[in-house]
This record gives sequence, C-alpha cells and structure tokens, in this order.
Amino acid sequence: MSLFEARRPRYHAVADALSQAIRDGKYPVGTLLPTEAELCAQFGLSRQTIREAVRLLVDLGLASRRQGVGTRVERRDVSQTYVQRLEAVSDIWQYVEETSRKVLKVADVPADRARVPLPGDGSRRWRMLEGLRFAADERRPIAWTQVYVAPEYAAVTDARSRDRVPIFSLIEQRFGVKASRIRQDISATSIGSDVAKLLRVPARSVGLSVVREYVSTRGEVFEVTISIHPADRYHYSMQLDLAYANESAFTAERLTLPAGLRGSSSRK
Amino acid sequence: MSLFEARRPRYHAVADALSQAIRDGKYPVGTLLPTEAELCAQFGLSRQTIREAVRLLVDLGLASRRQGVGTRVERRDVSQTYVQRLEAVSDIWQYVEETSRKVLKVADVPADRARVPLPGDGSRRWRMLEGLRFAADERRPIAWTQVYVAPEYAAVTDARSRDRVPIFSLIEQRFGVKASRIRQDISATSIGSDVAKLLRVPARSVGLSVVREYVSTRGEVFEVTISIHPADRYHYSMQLDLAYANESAFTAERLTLPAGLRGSSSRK
DNA sequence: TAGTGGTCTAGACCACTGG
DNA sequence: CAGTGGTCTAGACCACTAA
Repeated sequence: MSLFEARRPRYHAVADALSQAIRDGKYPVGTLLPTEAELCAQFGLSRQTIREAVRLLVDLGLASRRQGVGTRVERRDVSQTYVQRLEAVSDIWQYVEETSRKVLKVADVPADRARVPLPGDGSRRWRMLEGLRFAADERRPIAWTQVYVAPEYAAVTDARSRDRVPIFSLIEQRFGVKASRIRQDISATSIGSDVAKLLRVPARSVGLSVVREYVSTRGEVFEVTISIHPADRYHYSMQLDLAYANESAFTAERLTLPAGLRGSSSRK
Repeated sequence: MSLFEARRPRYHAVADALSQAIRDGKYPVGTLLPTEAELCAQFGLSRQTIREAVRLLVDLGLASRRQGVGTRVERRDVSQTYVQRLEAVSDIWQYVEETSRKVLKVADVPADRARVPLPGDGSRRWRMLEGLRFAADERRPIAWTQVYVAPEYAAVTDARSRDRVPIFSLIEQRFGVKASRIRQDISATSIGSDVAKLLRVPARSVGLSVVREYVSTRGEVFEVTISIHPADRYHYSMQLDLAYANESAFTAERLTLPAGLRGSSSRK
C-alpha cells in the first residue's frame, strides 16, 4: 500500500511490532498474546499474514502456540547460544578413520572395579576393550584407551569391523540404540607407569584424559570410554559458533532484531 | 477426503513423499524439484499446502528455495549433528560470576612475545592482564590466567566492573564487536615454577591448559585468553546433544523420518 | 459448547531470475 | 519477457482445550 515500506513483507513488520511489545513488557512472559483474530483486526491484515508473523516469533523461541489455548509468550529476548557442532558423519568418524586401533585386552569387568565410574553395582559386568590408538603416519601411539560396553550390547565387540568404526555406532546399527547425548569430561592427569610403558613415555609424565559417556534416548548410559593421551601428542580443539537458540540462522536473518542482538549468523 | 489419513495434515504426506523421492534418487542433489504449480497439479492440492510441505523440507535442510529459479535439492538425507550449547547468558557468565578474579599485572605486550600465539607481528602491542581466579568458597586459586586484548579495544580493561563481567562481553558492549566464534584448545601441561608458585602447587606438577580465541563477526581475533588449572582443581565437562542440522528440533518431529533417523530430539 | 489455533482452498499480485 | 517463488486475501472447516 504505502510507497515506503515497499520491500518489507508485512508479516515482518508485525513480528517486529510484537517482539518489540514483548521486550517492552506489554506482553509479559507467561501470558497470552492477543488471539489471531484480534491481531488481524488490530493490524488490518489477513489471518495468514498474522500467522506468518507469529511463526517468526515461534521460530525465535519468543512464543509458542497451543491449539485451543492461544499463543504464549515464552521469553522476552532472543536467547543466543554458542554451539559446537560435531557432524556425526564427519568429525567423529574422521578421528576413527584417520587413526588405527590395536586391541590389547578384552575382559568383563564388574561396574565397581572399572577405571572409570560406571552405572550399576558389582553384579553388572561390562565388556572392556583396552588398546592403543595410532595416528596414521606415526609409530608412537597417540592414546591408550579403554572402552566399556554395557552387558546387553557386549556382543558388538565380536564384530571384525570394530577397528574401523566407532563402537557406539556399531551398537546403533545392531541394536538400534542411538546416542542422543554424549557427556565428555576432560582433565589433566599424571600417566601411571603401566599406561606410560604402553605409550612409551616416562612414568608420571603429563597426559590428557578424556572420559566420554554415551547416553541413549532412554537416558541409559550404554558405553563409557576413557582415553589417555601424552600431552605433546594430542590437543583437544573445538570451535563454538554463535547461534540463536531454537531456530535456524536463516529465519533469524529475516527478522529485525534489537541492536544488541544483531550480527552475522554463522552458518554451516 | 479419505477416512484413514484423518489426523495427518496433507502437507506432511507431501513432505514425506518428496523426501522419500529425494532419498530414492528421483530428485538428485543439485537439481530442481518440480515447480510449486506442478506439485499442486501432481498432488491435487492448493499452493499453500504445497508450500507448507516444501517449507518442511527447507527446514530440514533438504532443499532451498530461490525466487525466480526454483526449489533446489540440497541434500539426500537429513544430516545429524551433535551440538554443545553454551548459553551465552548462563554458562559463560556463571563461571565468571561464581569465581572471583584478582589481577596481578597489566602490561602491553608485543604480539610475538606473548605466551600464546597472537595475530600480528611485534609492532602490535596487546593489552595483557595476568591474574588468578578463585572459586567462591575456596582460598586456593583454581586458575592462573592471562587475557590478551587487541590494541584497539585495550581501553575496556580500565573498566572498574571488569571483575564481574567477561572481558569479551565488555568489548561487545563498548565497541559493538561481537564474538561470533570462539576457538578453544585444551591440552595438558606441566606447570612452570613461576605459575606454580602463584597457584600454590609444586613446580612441574600437572595442569590443564585452556586457550580461547575470540573471533569477531569480521573474522578478526580480538581477544585471546589462556588459563592454567591445577589438575585436581578443575575438569572441563561438556555435553553434546544429538540434533538435526539446520532446523529446530520441533520442526523435525513433525515430519516422518526414515527409520534410521528417528529418535527423541533433545530440546532445551 | 465457545473459542482457540491448525489446516486448506482459490484466487491475486509482486519481485526476482534467466534467457 | 516468461516463469519462478514470495506475499497476501477472504473465506471455510476442523481439532483441541477449557469452562
């Protein structure tokens, strides 16, 4: 209609107005926005346009819709998050594929006698694989590792392909149990003489210890691994990208954000 | 129409059919999907419904739309990713707020003489703050730290509030430079005698070293920090959640995924 | 049952891309 | 210029929620 706002979709303007009103406290968190019908009247726009505007708010995590109830204000500001992305296919696999593993020992270990804390008591025996990991072109090992597999899935350790595929991925293939969460704990440690000998470093030298717990969709820890790396052979590097919680960066770009929140969105 | 597909929106069915066709190779990556008009005819549905279906594909990262061109197939499968989320407001701040900092030294250091690699040559002098960090209830320090600030922003280190707010956040407030990426490198180290004395640990004992580089939207590194923690006083823990790339978990739930990709989506 | 958001239609005009 | 996706309308019916 107007000559000025030419390029700007109206639902952008509506979304801006609504998110501004939310920031201003006109619609406090927890309350309901006006109904879609009311917004149509208020802005003089069709329902579809209003819905598109509300969708932007929902994508940004500012609001949520519930059929039969209304549109609830969820937060006052767009929350920002730094995210580390690990592409399941690329990063984790790459590590495994670029290194080779040598299994030194296989045993069934009671949960309370493992080197790392395991769920359950001594009556649950976890399958343990101990070994070394070598970089492709290096002769010296870059890690000493122990992998603990919950008893139910111990059978996967029989697979012959185990050197080239992460064990948690074997479990996924064979049992359909998926790692929906990975907890990781990184600390510095002094390398004990037994492990030091295998890694060919002096006893009590400095090492990096990484403990990973793989948690299934049902919340069950089904695999735990520990790696000990000589300090000079391994660094743990990661990159955190700024993103917006709860929506794709693309959607965010489409909405005018308050000044403090602007910035290029890092996309993958 | 039919009595059976009652609960299922038609655009879900369309999105399923299309994503299945993509998986089957009927629409290879890089090609264009049929135009919206064609899809309307093909499925006998209105344009809005078709658009809603395509929107699902776009949200999943399977396709992208370009005005005047068409809808391009971007990938064959939904890519999955493990993400670590660091809420800018909660996690990073919490660390700062739950610890206190004591600045021991302030200096301007040429880039090539810093303890960590800095961008630029010896003619660029970075503002360096060296200090200790204490846990709220502990008397012994949990970290020795050095913060290097690029010359352009050195002024922020004059702020009196610097103890309670991360420096990169001060830079953001004052200069509008936002950390769009944080690179982090974690390694084990032997603590040198100078630092050991300050941390009150024996010289050459084991420590965890964390180096962080803050990268601005323009790709410029504007702050670098190094922390050295006694091994027994600090662990770095993180949690990676399985997510779908390029879209909100909520949207993903709305589409029937191929068997291998199903699983609860962890939402925050 | 009344009122909410969820889905869907049939049409229209516009902005952008490529030949 | 023809054809694409982007926006918008005015209407309709449905599914869900709460009183």
